Amino acid sequence: MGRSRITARDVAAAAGVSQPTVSRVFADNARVDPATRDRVMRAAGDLGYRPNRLARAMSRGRSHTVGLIVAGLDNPFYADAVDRFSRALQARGYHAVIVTASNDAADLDGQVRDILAMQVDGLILASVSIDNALARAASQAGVPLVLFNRGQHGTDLPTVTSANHDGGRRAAHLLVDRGHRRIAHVSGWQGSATGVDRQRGFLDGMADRGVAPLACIDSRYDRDRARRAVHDLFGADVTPDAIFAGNDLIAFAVLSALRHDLGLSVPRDVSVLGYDDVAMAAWPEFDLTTFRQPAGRMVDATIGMLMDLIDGRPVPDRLTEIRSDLIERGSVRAAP
Amino acid sequence: MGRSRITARDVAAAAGVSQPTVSRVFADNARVDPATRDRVMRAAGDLGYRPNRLARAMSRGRSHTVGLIVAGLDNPFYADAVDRFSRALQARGYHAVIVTASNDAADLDGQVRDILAMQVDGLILASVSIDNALARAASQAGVPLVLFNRGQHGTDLPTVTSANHDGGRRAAHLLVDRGHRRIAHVSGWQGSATGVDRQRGFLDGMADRGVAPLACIDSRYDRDRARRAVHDLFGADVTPDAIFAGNDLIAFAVLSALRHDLGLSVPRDVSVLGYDDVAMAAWPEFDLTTFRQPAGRMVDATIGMLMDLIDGRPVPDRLTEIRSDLIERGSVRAAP
DNA sequence: GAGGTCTGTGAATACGTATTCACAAGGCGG
DNA sequence: CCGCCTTGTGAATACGTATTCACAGACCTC
Repeated sequence: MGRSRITARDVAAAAGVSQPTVSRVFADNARVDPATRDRVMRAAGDLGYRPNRLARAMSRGRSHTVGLIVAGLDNPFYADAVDRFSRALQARGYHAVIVTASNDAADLDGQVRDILAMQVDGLILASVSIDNALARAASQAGVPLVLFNRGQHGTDLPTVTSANHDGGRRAAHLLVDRGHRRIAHVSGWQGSATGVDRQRGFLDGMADRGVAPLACIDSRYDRDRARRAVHDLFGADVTPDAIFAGNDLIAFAVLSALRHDLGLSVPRDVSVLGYDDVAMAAWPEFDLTTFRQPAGRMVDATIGMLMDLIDGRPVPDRLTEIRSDLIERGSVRAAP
Repeated sequence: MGRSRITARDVAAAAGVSQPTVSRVFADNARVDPATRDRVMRAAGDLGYRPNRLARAMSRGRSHTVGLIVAGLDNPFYADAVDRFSRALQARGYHAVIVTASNDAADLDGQVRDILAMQVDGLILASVSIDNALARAASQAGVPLVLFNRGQHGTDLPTVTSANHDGGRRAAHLLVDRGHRRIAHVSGWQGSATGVDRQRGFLDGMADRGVAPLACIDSRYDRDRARRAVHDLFGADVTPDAIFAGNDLIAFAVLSALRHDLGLSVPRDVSVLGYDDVAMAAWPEFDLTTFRQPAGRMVDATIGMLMDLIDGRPVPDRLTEIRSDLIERGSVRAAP
C-alpha cells in the first residue's frame, strides 16, 4: 500500500524541468513553452500525476470546496436538491462536503464551525436556519453563505426560496374559488420561515376572499402529527371540506389519514392541496394537486449567488424568490 | 471581509508561547504544562481560533475526509444511507465529500480520480460499481474503498450488502408457500450485482420448490419500464398471480400499474413482494410486504470496515452480507 | 551594435500545521 | 556534588503546490 503519492517534483524530475514549471503547466494561466508543456504532460501522464488539491488549496487560499448543510434528507425534495447541488458544484470544479443536521441549533453551531475549519470557500444551508452569532462567525472567516429554502426573518443573509407567501396566498384563493368554505391548514413547522411564510400567505389569501380559515395546525413536518391533526379536525363539530398541507409529505400523510383512517374520498369529500411537487405527487396513488417548487431553478440560483459571493462579484439581489406554479392534478375538486 | 484567518502563530503570540506549543495543545497527544495549556486555550478562545484542517491534513497525511460516491439518490433507501453515513462519519471526526454519479463508468472514472486528488482517506461507493482499473488507481494511491450495496463480481473488493441471493431465494419460497404458481420477477438492473443476485436467488428458490418462474423482466430500476413490464406480463396468455419486485420503488410502480392501469386488487388478484423496506412501504397506500435491508447495520458495518482499512487494522471479512428479514404487511396474500 | 522589451525558466518562499531534534531546567540516586 | 533521567519548550523543517523575483537569452528598434 504505497502512500507514495506522485508529486510535482517527481514529474519535474522525469520531464527534466523544475517543480514550478510543472505547477505552471497545470495552472493554465502562466505562459509555458509548448514543447516544455508537452514533455511535462507526457511525464505526468506516464506517472499518473494529479495535483494535490489540499496543497493547492493551502497555497492559493481557495479550497474549491463548499459546505452543504442539510436537514430533512428524508424529504425527497431535499434529496433531489442535494443531488442537484453536488452535480452543479462538480460542473464548476467544486466539491460538496455534506453535513446532515438536525434542527437543533446547538449541534449546528459546532458543525458549522467544524466545517469552517475545513476552509470551505462557501456554505449552503438547506432547510436549516442559523442564528446571528453563527452568521457572524462565517462572515468573519470570510466565508460567504446562502440559505436555501429556509430564510431567516430579521436578517439580510443571502437567501433563495420559492415565493412561499405568494404560494400560500394562491393556495387559499384556489380552494375558495373552487367553492370550499371550511378550509384548514395543516402547516409546516412554525419554527421555520418556510412554514411561517406559507401559513401567513394562506391567512392573507383567505382574508382576501373574506373567508375565515377553519384552523391551522402545526405538523412540524411530522407524519404522525399530521395524521393526528386530521383526526382532530374531523373530530370537531365543523369539519373541513379542504385541507392545504405545508408540503407534499404532509399532504401524503393527510391523504392517508383521510382515506384509510376516516374512509373519506378525495376530492369528493375533501380537497387536498400540497406544496413542493416531489416526484411522488404524480404517482396515481396520490395524484396530488400542488405548487411546484422548481428545484432546478432554485439550485441554479443558489449556486450562482454563492459563486458571485465567492468571487467577489456584486450580487444583484440578496433575496431570490422563485414563483411556484400550480400543478393541477386530481386532489382538488373542479369548480362547482 | 477579512480573509484574515487566525492562525496558531497568532494564538502563540497572544499566549506568549511558540507556534509548536499551540499545535501541541491542540494535538492532545503531546505533554504540555497545564498552566501553559490554560493560557493557550484562553488565548485561542478569545481569538476564536480553530486549527486549519487543510494544513493539518497536509502535515499529517490524513485529511479525515472520506469520499462518498452515490448513485440513485432518488431512492429513499440511498438518501437515508447518505444521511446515516454523514452522521456516522461526523461522529468519528470525519467528513464526507459527496459525489453523485450516474451509472456511466466513463464519468465515474474522472470523478473518482478527482476525489482522490483531494486526498480523501477512504472511499465509499454506494450503489455504484467500479472497474478494476479504477480500483487499482485507488489502491495505488493507498486509499481504501468499500462498496456499499453494490458488490462487484469477480473482484475481492471489500463489500457490504444485504444477503441478496438469500433474500431472493426466500422471496421465491414465500410466494410459492403462499400458494402462488405463476410468479414473475420484475427485476432490478441486471448490470448491477444487487439486481443479479436477487434474481439468481429468486430463480434458485423457485428451483428449490420445483416451480418454473413465469418471467423475469429487467426494470433497470426505472418506474416507467416497470410499469410497461406489468402491462406486458398481463398482455400474455398466462398472467402472473404474484410479482417479486427488484426493490421497493419497483414494487410501488408495479402496485400502481396493477391497481390503476389494470384495475386489479392486491393481494386478492396478485401478490406483490418488495425489497428494501423504505419508510414508504409502511404507508397504508402501499402496505408492502418486503424484505428489510437494515440500513443502519449496513452503514455501521461499512464505516467499521473502512475505518479498519484506513487505520491499517486487519479486516475480519472482506465481504459482509447482512441478512434481510421479511416484513410482512398486506401485499402478499395469506396461506391458502 | 547598444539599449530595450519580451519570453521562459529556476531559486526562493509562502500557505498553516505537525513533528523531530536540541536544549534548558529541575529532580533524583549515589 | 556529579551524572542521569524527565519534563517542557523553541528552532528548524516537512507536507506539495503557487507565486514572486531574478535572470538568461532571443528578438526588436533606431
